[in-house]
Parts: sequence; structure tokens; C-alpha cells
Amino acid sequence: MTLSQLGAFVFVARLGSVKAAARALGVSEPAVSQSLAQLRRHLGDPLLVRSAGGMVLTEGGRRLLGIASQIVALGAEAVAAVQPGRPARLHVVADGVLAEHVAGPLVCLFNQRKSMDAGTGTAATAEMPLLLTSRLADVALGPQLPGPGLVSRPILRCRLIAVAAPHGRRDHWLVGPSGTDPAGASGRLLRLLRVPESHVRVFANQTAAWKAAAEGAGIAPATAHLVAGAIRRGELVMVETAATPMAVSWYATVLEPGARSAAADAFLDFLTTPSATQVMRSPDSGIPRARFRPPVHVSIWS
Amino acid sequence: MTLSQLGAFVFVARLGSVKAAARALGVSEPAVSQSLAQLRRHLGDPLLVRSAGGMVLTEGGRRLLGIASQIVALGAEAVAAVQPGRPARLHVVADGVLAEHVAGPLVCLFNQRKSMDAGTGTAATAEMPLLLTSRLADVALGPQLPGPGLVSRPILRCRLIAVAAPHGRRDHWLVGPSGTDPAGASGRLLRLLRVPESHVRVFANQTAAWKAAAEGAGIAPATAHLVAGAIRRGELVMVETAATPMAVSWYATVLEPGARSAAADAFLDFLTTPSATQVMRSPDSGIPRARFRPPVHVSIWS
DNA sequence: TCCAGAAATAAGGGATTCCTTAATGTGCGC
DNA sequence: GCGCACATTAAGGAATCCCTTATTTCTGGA
Repeated sequence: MTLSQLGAFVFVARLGSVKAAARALGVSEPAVSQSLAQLRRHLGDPLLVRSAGGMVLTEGGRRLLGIASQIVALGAEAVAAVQPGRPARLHVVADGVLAEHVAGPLVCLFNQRKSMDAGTGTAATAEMPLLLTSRLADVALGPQLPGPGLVSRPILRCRLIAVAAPHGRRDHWLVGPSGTDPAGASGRLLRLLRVPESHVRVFANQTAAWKAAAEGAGIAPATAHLVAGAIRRGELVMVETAATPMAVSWYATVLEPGARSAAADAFLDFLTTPSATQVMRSPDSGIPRARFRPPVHVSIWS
Repeated sequence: MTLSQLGAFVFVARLGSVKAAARALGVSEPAVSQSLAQLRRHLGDPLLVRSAGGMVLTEGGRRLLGIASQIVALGAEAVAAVQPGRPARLHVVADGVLAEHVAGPLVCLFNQRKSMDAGTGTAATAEMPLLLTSRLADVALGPQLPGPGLVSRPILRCRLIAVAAPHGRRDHWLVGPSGTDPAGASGRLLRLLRVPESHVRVFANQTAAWKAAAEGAGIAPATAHLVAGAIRRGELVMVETAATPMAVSWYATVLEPGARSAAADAFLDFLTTPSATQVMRSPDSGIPRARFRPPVHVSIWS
């Protein structure tokens, strides 16, 4: 299986014919046909079969196309990435809650203060150690991460509580995507309380889960200082459970001192500054349009 | 540049030595060294240089590593993806607003009703036509998409309004990530009103922007029926502007009848059912834990 | 039925890949 | 300096890739 074979497959699939793909690639028709034949042999699937309207994808071909497209695009990107002149970027990954509330403003402020070019990403807690050791990320924000070569440093102590509307239902639990991360704080809480899966409803994000809770749809786990405003206004009240309030800490995890980059050190230093703590305590102000960069989803292979 | 060369690079970078990588890959040491040498020659960067603590990444190598890891991972995934037995999945992409509020519950209900296996993704509006024509997505939810071979069908008419707290500030605009999509409804509104970039603040999601608006931090564009509850409770009020209320429609875009899959047709049919409309009108109930599948970020380039 | 268009296959050649063993650098601690 | 561990280079060979031209097979339409 070769990058150019995958490229030929992608072109044929998109253009609907071997001939058109050959023209687009600037090679002869059999060249494309053979690349395709070899890929078919290697993968054991016809991938594309001829039909009246042109070449049409098989089931396997359909599943392959997305992956192949990405591989081809990344191959082109790889060549561009090593060219000099691009600044080194610091990669900060965060688990669900921190990615939603804290990572964006924090990294934005860091970039502003230190003239850096850091980007944020979301990742499952379980993948973080591997992301760090494989150098795909420089800093991981989330729970403490054990592991050889890893150093976790607490960056904020906070309390995990359960909230609901004053007269809302108490039979359902409302969580954001981070509630499905078994290693995250919300996931641990639900497990401690033995909440059955059928009583958990997942929302597109944590804020939406809190909004639903405020409207009386159920109970939501929450980091105390992030819902302080809603509690003060009476939209949400704290609900007593066997496990809350639970003291949790947010950690920043990096590689050992010698192995991590200078930028990672700079970010760690930044995290101890008062303004960074301030942002983590009340991060609800958004970030300026000019500094916004959409977060990426980071994952590794299994 | 070859998949196996990239694989050798990733192994050396992760393990810190050519010898260890060779052992892990089950080949001789010069085999790895040569793969690396060819990659270096091809890309014009040393990528990894020897040092006291093992092989250490150069700047270019650091930038390459993430991309190379993804390529290698996807290469392995590609082989697995074509194996039979995996059900065909329907890929639904949505722009920011629909991805956050509508796509999840909608696809969840569709899967439940039709015993299908559809997944949701987020994409920029500008990328949607290419995602559809390249078969990376089956259905796109968002604004009307012009383009050869594409068919847009309206699925819901709604109104775009501007909201703020009754006595909140009116000098800043608060948007979710979709506000930075120039082709999205919020982006169009900001352009129509000639809001300068410096007066726009971006939040992690649309719900968080509305929450900030309810706390008086500024004005937020909103789809009327999604904030109806907050307006009824007095947390938000409609703000008059030159361009709002603006009538907008949500569309489902697919390929032409012959070119699209049967699953795409089934989803289109589903969208016209009363329960689908019901979900789009009041989607704020989350989805059951067992049916939750984290959305993926879909992009042509990565 | 025959034909035109398109895909697949055959055959061949040059380049590249990828592995081996053997030899050569290269940095570090003694 | 010397030995050691490691990376690199050299040389050679089998396999693969990737392109070409020529030929064959398949399919749908006149």
C-alpha cells in the first residue's frame, strides 16, 4: 500500500472514472488502473466497480475513502510542515471540561503575554500519557496523570458539586461529552454514585447540560466556581449527594524536565502567574475574535 | 516519501534511538537508519539529530511528527476499515450551530428509529460541498449549498435574532465558534452589521456565548426558537438591529438522486417526519448515554 | 449484431524501496 | 589514547513501484 496508490484511488473515487483521474494526475490510464489493481489486491476488496454512471464505490471502498483522503492530504501537508520559517507551536491538550472552559482563554492569554503560538486540542484522558510521551502534545491539562517520564503539577484546586434547578427533576443526570470519559472527574463521580447509564443524558457541551439542569431537566455535575454565578442568581442550587462536594485538582502534565521543550517550561511558568489563575477561576469572558483559533481534536492510533 | 519511512521516523522519534526502533520493528539497524536518511533527503531536514540523551527532534522534525503519526495510524486503520463485517455508516456533517444543538439529537433519533449507524461531524460551511462531492460525508446540515451535483432541501425555517441581557452591555458581540465561519448565519449577520472584529468575542460554544450575554457581557446572535426559553424567563431580551430578525432556513444538502446512497435517502425522508421537526424545534433534551458517540471534526486537510 | 468507450491486463524497463552484511564515523567515559 | 555504544555509510541483491505501449475484456448504445 503506497501513498500514490491511495492517491490514485481517491482521484478515481472523486472523479468517477479512471480516465478522468489519469488526466488529472497527468499519467496514462493504465498507470492509474494498475495502482488501483495493486491496492485492490493488497486490501482484498474491489473498492470501485464499473457501472453505467462511472466507477462506483463498494462498501469497503466507501469506508476506505475518508481515511485515504486524509492520508493523501496529510502527505502533502507533511512536506509543507518541515519547510523552515514556520514557528514552533506549543500543543496544549485538555480533557473535556478544561477544553471547554479554560483552555481557550488560558492559551489565548499565554500567546498574548509571551508572543507564543500555542494551539489547543481536546483529547480523552486515557490518551494523554501517550500523546505526551509520543511528543504529539507538549502540555496536558486535566486530572493527574501517572506514568513513567511524566510530571503532573497541580494548577488549581476546586470542588466538584452536583447542581439542579430548585424545583427540578432529580432522576436524571445531565453531562457534557466529558461525562463519558471514564477517567474524567464527572465520569468518576457518576461511577462513585453508581448512576445507571440509562439515567444519564449527554449534551453537546457542559454549558448546555447546565442550562438543561437550570430548566429543571435533572442534576448535573459541575465544577463549583464555574457555576457560582448561576447559583448566586438562584438558577441552580447545590444538590447533596454521597460523593459531593468532592475536592478535585486540575493538573498540568508534562514530560520530565530534560525531555520537554522550552515552550512547555514557559507555559508551566505562565500557569503559576496570578493572571493565569484569575483566568482559570473566572474564564467566562470568551476570547477576542482575532485570537480565536478553532481547537483540534487530537487522537492517536490504537 | 513512503509510509514505512514515515513509520520508521515515528518509531525513532518516540523511542529515542535507531537501535530501539530497529528492535521494535524487527529489522536491522541500518534498515531504519536508511529509511530515515531517505526521508531526510526527500524533505531536506535532518528531522532527528544525535545527542547525549538519544536522538532528538529538530524544529522541522517536531512539526513533522504529529502529521507522520497520523499518517501511520491512518494507514493501519485503512487496512482494518475495508475488512467486511463493519456496517456502512452514514456521515452527517453540520455547521457550528446545527452541530451543537440539532445534529446530535437528530442523528440519535434517526439511529433509534431506523436502526441505522449514523455519525455526526462538524465542518466549516465552505468545506461542505467538497466533503459531499468527495463522498466524505453523505448529508450536510447548514445553509443552502450551491454547487454542481448538489441538492439542498429546506428542513426548517427559523429566525436569526440578536439577544442580550435586559440591562447588559451592547458594545460587544458574543459568538460561538460558528461565528467565525464567514459563510454561517452568525458570520453573515456580523458582516451585514459591519461589526468590527475587535468587538467580537468568541466562546467555546454557542450556549456559552448566550450564557455570557445573559450575564450582561454583550449581544449575541441567536436562532430564535433556541433561546425562546431564556427570553420567556426574562434572562435575555431581543435586541433590535438593522438586520434582525433575519429569516434563515436550515437546509440538508446531498448529492443528486442517483449519486447518493440509500442511507442518505432514508435520512432525508426521516427529516420530513414530525418527530424530526419536533427535535429540531426543541432539541434541548440531550441524548441517552448509551447512544452518545462523540462527534468528529471533519476536514479536507486533516 | 456491431461498434465505441472505458477499464483491465500484459510485457517491459528504469527507478526506488527495503533488506542484508560489512565497514566507517562519532561522541563519551575510563 | 582506547574501548564502547551507537549512528551512519557502502555495497549488493531481491522485490516492488510506477510508468510506458500494446492488447484484451467488458458494457451499453446504435
